[in-house]
Amino acid sequence: MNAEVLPHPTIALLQTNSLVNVVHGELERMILSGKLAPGEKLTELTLAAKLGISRGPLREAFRLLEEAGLVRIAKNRGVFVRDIPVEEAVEIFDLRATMDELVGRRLAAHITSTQIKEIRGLVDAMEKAVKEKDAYHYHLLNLKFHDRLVELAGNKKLATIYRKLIKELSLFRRLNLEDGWLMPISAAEHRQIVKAIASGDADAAGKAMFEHVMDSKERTIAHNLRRQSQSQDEQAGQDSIPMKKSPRVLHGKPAPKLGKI
Amino acid sequence: MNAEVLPHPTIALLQTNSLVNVVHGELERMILSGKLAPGEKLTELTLAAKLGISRGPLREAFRLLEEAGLVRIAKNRGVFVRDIPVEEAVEIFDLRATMDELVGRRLAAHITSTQIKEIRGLVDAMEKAVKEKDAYHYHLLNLKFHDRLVELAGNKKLATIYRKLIKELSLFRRLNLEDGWLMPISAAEHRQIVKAIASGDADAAGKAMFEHVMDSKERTIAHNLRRQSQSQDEQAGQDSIPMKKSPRVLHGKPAPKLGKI
DNA sequence: TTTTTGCCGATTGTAGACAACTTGGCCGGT
DNA sequence: ACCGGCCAAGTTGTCTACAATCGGCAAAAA
Repeated sequence: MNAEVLPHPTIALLQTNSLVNVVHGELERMILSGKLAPGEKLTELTLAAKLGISRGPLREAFRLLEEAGLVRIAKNRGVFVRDIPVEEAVEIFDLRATMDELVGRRLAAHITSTQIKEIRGLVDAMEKAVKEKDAYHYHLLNLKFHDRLVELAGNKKLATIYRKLIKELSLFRRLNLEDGWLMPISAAEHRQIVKAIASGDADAAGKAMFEHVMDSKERTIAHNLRRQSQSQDEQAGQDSIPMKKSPRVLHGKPAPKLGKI
Repeated sequence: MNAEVLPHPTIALLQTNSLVNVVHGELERMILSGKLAPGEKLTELTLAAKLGISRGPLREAFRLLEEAGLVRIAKNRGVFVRDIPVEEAVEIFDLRATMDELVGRRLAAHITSTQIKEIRGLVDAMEKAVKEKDAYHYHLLNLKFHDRLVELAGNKKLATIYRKLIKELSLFRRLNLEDGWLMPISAAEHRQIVKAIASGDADAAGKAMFEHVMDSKERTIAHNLRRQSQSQDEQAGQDSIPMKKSPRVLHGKPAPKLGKI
């Protein structure tokens, strides 16, 4: 009867995904993968030609990315991939810590034994990656671990915002490749988190997740400052739009001091 | 050197506000004020004519509103003001409670005496509104109170997301006019919050704010359910796009569910 | 009555144009 | 050589117009 039992995957995609959505996803992928680096300018005409579309849908996709915090639109000057300043990264970590605390509490109260096993599997895989010193794989598993936890927490709005924060955070100066020797610590914390959740102790689970994120913040910021002090060539305005040439001092600030938390 | 010590307020606005931004703000205002009701369809051509602009900027503004969760864009069908279902409102309240807990903790640690006085002034005004049974004024003060607190917490990202949540929440079936007799309770909780913050006790302040939001959730949901049971005429799919007439089954599949969110 | 077909309105996507703005270089005056 | 303004190229902001597509409705057909 109805000829649409399965309109063919390709067709189904075309039915729900407008060109704007596709372009939005593609640009997001390019930004998060680093193919479009922070600070880079996205020229409409050039990018539209490269993607084989016109300026209209591209501009609409830009607006989505702007609201998501991945690009910055400067009137009459163009669209730029956002470069998250340290201060903002700290804010995101603090906020994430609180959200993860909620995640821990909810999971401790509602998680099923099947789900616990699944999470344990991820932690096992992470410890395996630690042994093999596979930082890249560990990074992916770490993302998967937290993403899955927030998903299991059963609050869609929380998950949506959490993921948005993670995306923004990933723009923070390639924090990915954490120093290898810190992985064991992070892995141990994950093990502790699962244990607390499995025990059903909401306070303990919440605290474990909160502390884990805060520790992660310290590690990431410290790592970032260390590298920043190593190579401090150009320091183009982080939140401002980069200028062609860097005039004199420009910023009196010696370096965005981390201050206390 | 730099000729922009203060380019004159009007000029500064023109420099940063593109038509898209203005339209975005205007639409947001119309939606939040109820001039554009949840579920209402926003026809591009009509709205563009009404605002005196072309479709381009309007469509870009729509994308901003979509990402902000205020409208829903259905491919080939149009743009609709979002109607927040109860489940989502509950999720937002839970998330907000956790965020407000963070606000309370931070404020207890860092607030100044001047700021305490300012907040106390708001609470005083709210109690005055309670005495005068001025629900509308109380509602505005309540928004101002929480907005100011989250602003004083000193985490811009937190404040941004918090405000976004508040906007979405305001789309939840006109929760505004809380039953008058509940105002005293809410006001008392506000007084308690300020007291806890002023005392510098982070735990107490966090807990006070958390509980306040959770209580507010209960009040709002209960009030909503009560009204809903009173007039349950049409219940058109809240999350779906309203159809002119609901034809048989039409789609074997539940419906080409639009992307996420 | 049920199904099919065709039409109409609305939306999506594209193209082109022009104004407005930014930027950087050129040029003359000091 | 330095300073200033002026000018031109490159981009963005906005508008108009048009082709293609989709959804819904109604008339026609079975």
